Amino acid sequence: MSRLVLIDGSSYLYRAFHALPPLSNAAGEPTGALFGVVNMLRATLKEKPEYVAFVVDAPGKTFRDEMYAEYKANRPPMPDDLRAQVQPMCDIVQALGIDILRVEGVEADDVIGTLALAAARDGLEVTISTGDKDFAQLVRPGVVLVNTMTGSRTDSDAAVMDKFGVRADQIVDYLALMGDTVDNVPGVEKCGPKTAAKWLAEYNDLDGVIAAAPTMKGKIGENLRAALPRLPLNRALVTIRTDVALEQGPRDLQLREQDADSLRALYARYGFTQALRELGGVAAPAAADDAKVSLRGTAAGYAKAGDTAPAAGTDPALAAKGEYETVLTAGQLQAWVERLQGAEEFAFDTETDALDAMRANLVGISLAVEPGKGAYIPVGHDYPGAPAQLPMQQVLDALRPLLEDAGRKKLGQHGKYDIHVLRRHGIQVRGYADDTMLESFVLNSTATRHDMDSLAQRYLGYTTTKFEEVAGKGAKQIPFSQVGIDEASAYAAEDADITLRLHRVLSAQLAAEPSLEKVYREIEMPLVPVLARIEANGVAIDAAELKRQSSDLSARMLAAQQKATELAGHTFNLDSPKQLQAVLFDELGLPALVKTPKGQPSTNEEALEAIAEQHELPRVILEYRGLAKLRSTYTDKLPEMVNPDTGRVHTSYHQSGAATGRLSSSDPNLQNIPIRTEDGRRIRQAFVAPPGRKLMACDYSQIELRIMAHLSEDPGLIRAFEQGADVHRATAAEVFGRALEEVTPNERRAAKAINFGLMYGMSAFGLAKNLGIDRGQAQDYVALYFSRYPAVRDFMERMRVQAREQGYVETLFGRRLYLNDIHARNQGLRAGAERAAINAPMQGTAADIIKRAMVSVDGWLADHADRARMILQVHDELVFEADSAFIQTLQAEVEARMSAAANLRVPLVVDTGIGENWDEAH
DNA sequence: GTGGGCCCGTAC
DNA sequence: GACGTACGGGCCCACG
Repeated sequence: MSRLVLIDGSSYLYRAFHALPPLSNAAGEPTGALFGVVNMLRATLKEKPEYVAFVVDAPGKTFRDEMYAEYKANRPPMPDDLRAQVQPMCDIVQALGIDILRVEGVEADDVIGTLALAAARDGLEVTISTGDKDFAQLVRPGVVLVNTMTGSRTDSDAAVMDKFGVRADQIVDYLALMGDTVDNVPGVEKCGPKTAAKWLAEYNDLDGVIAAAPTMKGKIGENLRAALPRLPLNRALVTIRTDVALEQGPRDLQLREQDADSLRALYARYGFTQALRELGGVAAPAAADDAKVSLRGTAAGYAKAGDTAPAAGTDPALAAKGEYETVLTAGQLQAWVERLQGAEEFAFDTETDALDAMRANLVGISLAVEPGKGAYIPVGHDYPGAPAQLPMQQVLDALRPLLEDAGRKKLGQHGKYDIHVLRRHGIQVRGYADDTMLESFVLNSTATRHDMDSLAQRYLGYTTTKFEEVAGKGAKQIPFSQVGIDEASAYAAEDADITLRLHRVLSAQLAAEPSLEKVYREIEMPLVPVLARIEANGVAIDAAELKRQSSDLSARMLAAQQKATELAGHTFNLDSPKQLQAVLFDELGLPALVKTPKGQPSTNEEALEAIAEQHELPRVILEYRGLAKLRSTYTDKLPEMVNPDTGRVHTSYHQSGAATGRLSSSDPNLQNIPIRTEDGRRIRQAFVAPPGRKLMACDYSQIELRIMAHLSEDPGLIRAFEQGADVHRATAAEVFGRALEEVTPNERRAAKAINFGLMYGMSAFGLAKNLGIDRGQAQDYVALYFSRYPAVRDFMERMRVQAREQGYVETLFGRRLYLNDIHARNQGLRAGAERAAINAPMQGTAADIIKRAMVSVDGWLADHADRARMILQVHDELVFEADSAFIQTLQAEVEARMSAAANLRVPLVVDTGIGENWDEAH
């Protein structure tokens, strides 16, 4: 379907002017607002709409001024620095091939409204691009709202409801009630978004609210009655007209070819280097992006924008169905080997009979060297009537020289899995050069999914064949080895083909962002084989000991359960928060002091602690909970996870697991093994070194706090680290004005809570809760802290501002975290995004550093593989298993490499422990 | 039966 | 509403 984008030029210009710093070009001409608008336009055009209009206000009075003399009366004249940017803006819009509309007697809003509805009637998809919430009144099927500067999108009644708490058809009444100070339209005094939404929910529309006014209670009722006479006028003023007589219809607004020469001159004049670079030296600039990814090599073939691309901004050829070959004969295999030999880089993928890479058996291999073509080589399909396949060994032997050659570049999607499978079938993959999952992750870690199906949809507009479609799901699922070869081939060859196509698109996007490409190339890709080795190494556990612990825990749980039954007067399920809530708060009448996010009375630890003085039961529940958690999550589970082939536990590390760049771990998660309580530490004791070996745990001391010192450059905090071992004590001494040795335990505890809390963007409220002090005192602590470490406060504010202006924050190494909610209307979401903006540079930089250290250490370990192995990573800690006689050498080398993984303004200290088990090694 | 939301709790 | 990033277990309800 063709698309029309209506751009609210005036609104963007004003918003960019106020949101961005007062930039200027070399000649001193102001460019800040222009820069924002140009970025917005470039983003809009990347979506390749067929029709576009840039609508601005015409000078002079409009019909609204006739209706209401005071309309916009208190609006200051346009600042000179902004006025100076209007003409350049129009020049750039023209050069981009976009029509500019300016209609006298009405506002830009009315022109947009009229065109939007006309276009929707005409069967076009309409996108209104604006920063103005008033347009929400136009949202309906076929008409969506986007704010390209913030990335927000309002595309349905549900989305309007979500943002404003009213339906799209109630927006006019909603605005009429609230009024608009900027336009000098007074609404009902003290009636903001909340009240307006509440009334409309109750009385449906403005007429309903007006009818209910006489009986409305309180001050707000008086205010409403006072405002009654002007509400109909308000409604008229905020209603966007959709019946303006226009010279052009929607279909007259076709996007024209852009004038590259003019654009280049304009971009150069105003210093827009990124935009200029995108134009490049290519004759047809609009296709510059495409040229890099084009299958047809059409560098000069400027495809008209709005071509029938199935997804926004993609090359149609990249979304077409491919042609796939099933390799069943030696001749076919040989032909493919030759094809791979001639390729600069090829994509490969394995099919197996299980998800667990450490157990799965190879069923087939797929390959691709050019987009749209692919092969599947089945080697393990086994079902009645299955065709004869090439012997697995013959296939592996034929491919081995290619897969093991470090000089021959390979590409995959989540290739770590395939590396495991192939290793377990006798092939050591080398030269694994690119991974589309990691490309996607580095480009935008906030996108939660980086699986191939999602990427294909997102970047190619291509709908892949799903695993479930060929193998079924749930109880009806069959192993891939029993899937018919023809079906399997269509599915599997597509995987390799799509991986290749995705790489064309993603690598081009990375190339446009050098700092991200560096993160991808220098941190993430080198880490892949390292993680594969750590996972393959696995860790030895004492399963018998864990089973003993399970029995012990069970006995204690039973005792707690009996006690609980006695105290409650009847049996109930202690594992059920719902039943527990009924017992505590309904039957026993204890106060429900804490609520869950959904408003239910909470039974979490904090809530139970709060009522533990009043009744015995809460303590018993807490005891039970602690035991149950340890048993179900750890002592019962871990023995089940021992791999029968290796006798060890092999976790999976997810490289695209956490948006900040941290790894995550699952199946089992070995990054949350207990450490704080005695019972918990017993579990760590079951992570053991085999006879003759020892475990060594090396962790970065206070790495995130050190990074905060580095990034903020705060002299006081830097000094605290230089002073020595205990930074919390040093902080307490500084904040409370004591000598180091005079710091009391309470002062140290407070300093520690502040240090940690700050890194998470915690408020005085949170600190008060944490320390059990009142809010005023917590506020005093924070103020005192910031007075001693002012650069820390500046750093945090800088991160908030950067997040708001750029939409993302960065780590020391250039990794980016986009904050999608940084401009959310919902205050809670927005505040959360601000906290994440503060935390991400520290957490993410720590992640970058330990990843670099892992690659470095792994490089050294390659020559000592029989004496020492890396076996675990827990965010700031690396765990090794080594021959007892080798431990000292290992310790010196690992500590040196970990410390050298970054060069900060404070020392990067590593603490090491050694023992027979993981607990002892701490 | 299964999938998913919710609540809770473990780690850094 | 109020502290960032994860994973996972049990409950419980909707759904097929």
